[in-house]
Amino acid sequence: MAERARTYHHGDLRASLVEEAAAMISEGGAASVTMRAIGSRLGVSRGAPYRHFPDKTALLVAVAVAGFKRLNRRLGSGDAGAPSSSVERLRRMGEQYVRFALKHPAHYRLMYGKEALARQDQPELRNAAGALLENLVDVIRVHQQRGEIEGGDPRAQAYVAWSAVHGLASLLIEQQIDPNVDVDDLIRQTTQTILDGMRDRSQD
Amino acid sequence: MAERARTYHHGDLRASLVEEAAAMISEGGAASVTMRAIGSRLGVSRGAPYRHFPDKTALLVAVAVAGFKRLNRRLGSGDAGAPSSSVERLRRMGEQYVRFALKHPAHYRLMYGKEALARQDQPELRNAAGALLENLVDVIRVHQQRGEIEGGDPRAQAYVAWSAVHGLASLLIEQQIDPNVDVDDLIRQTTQTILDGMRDRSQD
DNA sequence: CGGGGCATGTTGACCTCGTCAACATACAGC
DNA sequence: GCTGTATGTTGACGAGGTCAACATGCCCCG
Repeated sequence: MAERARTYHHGDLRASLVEEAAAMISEGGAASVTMRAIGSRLGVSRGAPYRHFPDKTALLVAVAVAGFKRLNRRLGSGDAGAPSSSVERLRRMGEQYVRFALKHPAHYRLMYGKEALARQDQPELRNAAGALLENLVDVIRVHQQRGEIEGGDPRAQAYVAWSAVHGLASLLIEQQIDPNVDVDDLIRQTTQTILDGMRDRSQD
Repeated sequence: MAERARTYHHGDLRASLVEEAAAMISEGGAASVTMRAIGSRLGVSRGAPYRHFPDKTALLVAVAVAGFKRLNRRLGSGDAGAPSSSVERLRRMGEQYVRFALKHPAHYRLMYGKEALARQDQPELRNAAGALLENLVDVIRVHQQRGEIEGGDPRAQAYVAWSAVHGLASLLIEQQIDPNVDVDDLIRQTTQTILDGMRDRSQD
C-alpha cells in the first residue's frame, strides 16, 4: 500500500500479494487466505495473482520465505546491544525465536508446514530456512572456540538447539502446553537446559 | 476390513473410516483424504461418513486421537524389557518418539496440526495428548526421586524434553535437516543433551 | 510521434470438494 | 410380520483453485 506506480497497472502487485496474504494469515489463519479474497482485498480480480504466481502454493511459499527472512532479521538484531559475553547471546536467540513464533503463530505454522506448501522442493524456501541454520551454526562455533560450550560438530549442536526452540514454539502455538504454565519461565528453562547440556558433555 | 456384521449395513463403518483415513494419510498425505475418496475406498457413498462424524474435521480428530494412543502405546512398550536403570529409559522413550514420527510422518503431522483439526477445543484430542505428557511426567518424577536428574517441577522438565523430541521429529519430517546427517546420531545427541542439561542444573 | 507487442488484469467456465436435505433401506424389537 | 430408527444414497448448492479467451495499458522501436 505504500509504494505505487512502479510497474504497470496496479503497481507491484506481486509484493502486495505477499504482504496481504501474510496479513490475512495473521488475521484469520491460513484457511482464510483465498485467491479470491486476497484479490478482492487488493482491488483486483481473482485471476490477477496468477500473473505473478503459478498457483496458490507458490504465493504461500513466498509468504513463508518472507517469514523466515523476518525471523532471521529478528534473531540477528537481538545481537546488537546484547552482551555477547558468555552464552547469553545464544539464550537470547532462543528466546527471540520462540517469541517470534508466539507473535505470529499462523505465519510460523506456515513456514514449517511443508505439506501445505509444496510437494516438490522449493529451493527458495530451503535457502531461507538454511540461512537460519547457518547463523545458528556460526554463533555456536564462536562459543565453542571460546570454550563456553563443548566441542563437536557445531552443526549437530545447532540442530539440537533448533529442535528445542522449534519444538517449544510449536507446542505453545498448538496449545499443547498448559496455559497456566509461565511461558517466560518455560522458555528460559528450555534454553538453559540445552545450554547446560551442551556445556559439559563428552561424546559417548 | 477384519471384522464385520457388528452393527447394521456396513458393519462398524465408523472404525473403518478412521482406519482407512489413517491409511490414506500415510499413502498420499492429508490432502488426499477426501470424504468422497474415503467413502469410495470403503464401498460406501460420500454421504455415509456423515452418519458417524458431523464433519471432516471430526473424522480427522478421531484419526489424530488414534495416533496419539498408538504413540503412547509404543512409548510404554519400550519400557518392558528395557533396563529401567538410570536414565536409559528416558533416552529410549525419546528415541521411540522420534522414530514413531519418522515412520508415520503424515499421521504425526496431523496429530499436531491443530489448524487443520479444530477451531474449537477438542477434548478427546486434548486428553490423548495429555496422556502422553502425563506418562512423561511420571517417568521424570521417578528419576528425580532416584536423584538421577535434577529436582524441580517435573512438569516443566517434561515440557522441555517433549519440546526437544517433538522439535526434532518435526524438523526431520519437514526435511529441514540435511539428509546427510546421521539421523540416529542426531536423535541420540538430542536426547543426551537434554538429559545432561537436566542432570546438573540448578534453578537460577 | 504512432503502432505493435508484451505484461498485466478480467471474466466465464469447469472441476473438485464439503455439506445439507430429501429419500431409500435394513435391522431391531414388539 | 410391522414399525421406527439407524444407516446409507443421491441431488443440489456454494466455495474455491485454476485455465483459457479476451481486454487493456504501457514500453519501445522505428
